Amino acid sequence: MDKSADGGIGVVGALVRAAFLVDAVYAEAAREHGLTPQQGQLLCVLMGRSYVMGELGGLLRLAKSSLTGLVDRSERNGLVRRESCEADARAVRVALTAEGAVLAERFHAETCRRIDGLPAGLSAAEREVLAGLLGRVVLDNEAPPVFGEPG
Amino acid sequence: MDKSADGGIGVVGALVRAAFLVDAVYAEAAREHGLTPQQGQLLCVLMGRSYVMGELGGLLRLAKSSLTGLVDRSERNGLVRRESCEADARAVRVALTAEGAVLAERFHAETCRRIDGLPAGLSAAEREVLAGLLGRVVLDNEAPPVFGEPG
DNA sequence: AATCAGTAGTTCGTGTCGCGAATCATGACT
DNA sequence: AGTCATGATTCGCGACACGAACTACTGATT
Repeated sequence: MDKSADGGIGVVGALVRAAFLVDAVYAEAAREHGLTPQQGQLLCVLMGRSYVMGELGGLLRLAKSSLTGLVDRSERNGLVRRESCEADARAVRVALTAEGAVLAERFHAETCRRIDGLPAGLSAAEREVLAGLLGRVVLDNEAPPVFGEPG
Repeated sequence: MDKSADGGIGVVGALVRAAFLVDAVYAEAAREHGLTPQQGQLLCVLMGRSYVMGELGGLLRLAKSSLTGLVDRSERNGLVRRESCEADARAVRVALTAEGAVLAERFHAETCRRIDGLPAGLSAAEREVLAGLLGRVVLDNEAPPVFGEPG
């Protein structure tokens, strides 16, 4: 947990500060697309497929009422649509509108581009090692797929 | 930027999802200490030393008015104190109160403990590699020391 | 010394965010 | 039918973040 002997940073500090960095990049990219980070995240999740409110709440770790508001605002902005769920009349399915899909695509691509620039100082091999280790941390802790990658 | 051939996750996805994970842990730890994540972050920054509002704004990447509010609320909660700055009568120096220092210490320690648990699936050697690579990313991008490590 | 542009912070108004408690509608089970 | 659980919304609240307008002080210029 402490700084390692070679003067570098410990895992904990590295993780926290990297998260801070990613958040800042994410927020800036969102802002330039007229989105809040939360709305951007919602769009990115919905890029893959549509979800029912309950599922979305789990993925984004939001209380029910918080999600209702987020979807309300996104719907008002024409990015998202509420559909009735075939399997359960109580549930509400949330999907991207055409406009939302376009914006999601643009926001996602640009954000990828910028996040990808963060480890610019690393060699290709180092980036792969980083991706591998961080990927294991993500999987081990079951971080939800809040940001699907292209492909 | 894409998924690597071995079925793992790309650097971008790994970074974003790891950030999401860290945020969640941070927020939960803060909540359990009666703090919002932002207040927790403010306390952590101030653990090292006191800062003038302008410096704090740069560190936390907040607009002036946002920081005023954050410091207001933290001050109201007795965690932080506004002092006059000796060198410049316009500036305001922000420092932890005794109570704030205690809480900061507790919150920081507990948060460290939990963040440290995220890479539990990694060997000691792997953790060091991760810390090294991520540390370089952090330094290359001049991520501010928003979360000093013990020592 | 008087002036005046620039800087440090605050105030104010607006919209977003996140939560818990209460509520409503539908589903599932007896 | 009756009852209980579940999915979502509503409501009220405080926190957050921002920009624009404002106040107070600094420092350079005249």
